[in-house]
Amino acid sequence: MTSSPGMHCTNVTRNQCVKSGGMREKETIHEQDYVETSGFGRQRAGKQLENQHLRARFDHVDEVIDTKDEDEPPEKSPRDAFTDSYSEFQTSSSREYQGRKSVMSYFQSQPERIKLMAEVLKYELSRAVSRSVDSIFKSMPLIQTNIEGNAETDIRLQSSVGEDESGLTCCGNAEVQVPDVQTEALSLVVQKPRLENEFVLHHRPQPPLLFGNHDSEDQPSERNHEAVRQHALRCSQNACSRVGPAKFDTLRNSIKVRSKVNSRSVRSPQTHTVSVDPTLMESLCLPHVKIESDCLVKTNLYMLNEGLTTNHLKKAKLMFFYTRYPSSLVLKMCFHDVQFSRCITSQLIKWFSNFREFFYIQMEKFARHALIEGVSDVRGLTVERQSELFRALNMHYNKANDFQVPDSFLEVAEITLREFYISISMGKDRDPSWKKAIYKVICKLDSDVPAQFKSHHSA
DNA sequence: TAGTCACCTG
DNA sequence: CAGGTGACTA
Repeated sequence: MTSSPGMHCTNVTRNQCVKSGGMREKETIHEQDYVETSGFGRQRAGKQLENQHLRARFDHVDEVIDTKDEDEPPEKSPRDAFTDSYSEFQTSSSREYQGRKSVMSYFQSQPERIKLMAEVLKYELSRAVSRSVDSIFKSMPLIQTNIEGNAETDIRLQSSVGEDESGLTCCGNAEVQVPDVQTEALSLVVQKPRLENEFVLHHRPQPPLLFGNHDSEDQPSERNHEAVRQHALRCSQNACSRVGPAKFDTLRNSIKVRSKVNSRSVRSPQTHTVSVDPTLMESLCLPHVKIESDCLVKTNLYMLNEGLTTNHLKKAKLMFFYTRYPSSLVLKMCFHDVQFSRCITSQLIKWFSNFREFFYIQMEKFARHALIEGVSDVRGLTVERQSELFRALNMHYNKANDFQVPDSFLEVAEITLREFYISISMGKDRDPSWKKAIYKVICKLDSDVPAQFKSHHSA
């Protein structure tokens, strides 16, 4: 679905309360519709004047660049993928075993099958972990990987399954060097460090990406991914086999998917966790196994945001100075650090809808105020940086006042104010759909969002 | 039917 | 700012 400014120009719609029949109708801001719905005689009489008025004032306005947005299937977020993986694991496990009690009695009566069940459980767990790790990596263009002995590495595999009495480690043949920790808990923690890049205004020097150039963002190391994946797989297999099938069934039921994304929280890293209560693990594990951590695999990764943060909101507000009707493509370009989904897209669109709402409310308010004050000439209506209207807008979209509002926005605000003034003075506001003509004008006044907003550093 | 819009409400 | 709603388009 496209939502280019061009489309908005022809498809801007609004609800309209029509008294006839008590029904609520909606009309489209459309050239044809506009004529058809200008049912009031006074409106027709004033149309010619208005058209001249508009032509005179908008001749300088560039045509809106119609940026087509290719349809993209909503991508599954790492969290969703992870949850799905777990759900599948849970479902398949449930299919195999109708509850822990029956499993236990089954094992007791069929000891020779315990081995088989253990293998099945091992397989299920391995698959779940494998898919989880895969899904996470697939959705992470930004990743800090250097797991081949670099002390500065940001991926740390904190293993997890340590040595048992036989001295064997779960990752004895792994390519990955892991610390020797005594952990038996089953937990996959993928921690996301801050990537909600602070939106820094006006070319403030940007810290370089911690891990090389931009090229690396688009070319994550598949080899490292695979190494980590294999490591997680081996560890999970080992953990399963050591816990034992019956105990693991209980363990499976105890697994909680903690995936909390706080769109408000900028500071706290978001964590995807499948964890097991250590006490439960302790009760399930062999007596000689000491549990020190609930982490089986802990990986620090740079990944896409799954939620919009306050910085994103701030950035969106500043974008509003340039575009009132951003297309989906523009949104994706400017919020490239966000894992786009239908929900995220809707939220961004909703933000701009709210911005417009405030914008138009202010315009109408000040236009009416001007009429009340006796302003007789539309040319007397201007929007300057010192004007009260601008201060109200600036306070809303640029509260910190740390952004230099472009002159183009002042022009748009002035045009909008005059549009409201003219419409109200002509009595058009008696038409329930009177604003749609204004929306149609304003949606054409969008300008390109500066590259600064699309920069990888300023997201 | 999904996506988008303006409007209303909390 | 978000949720709900009705209306419209592709």
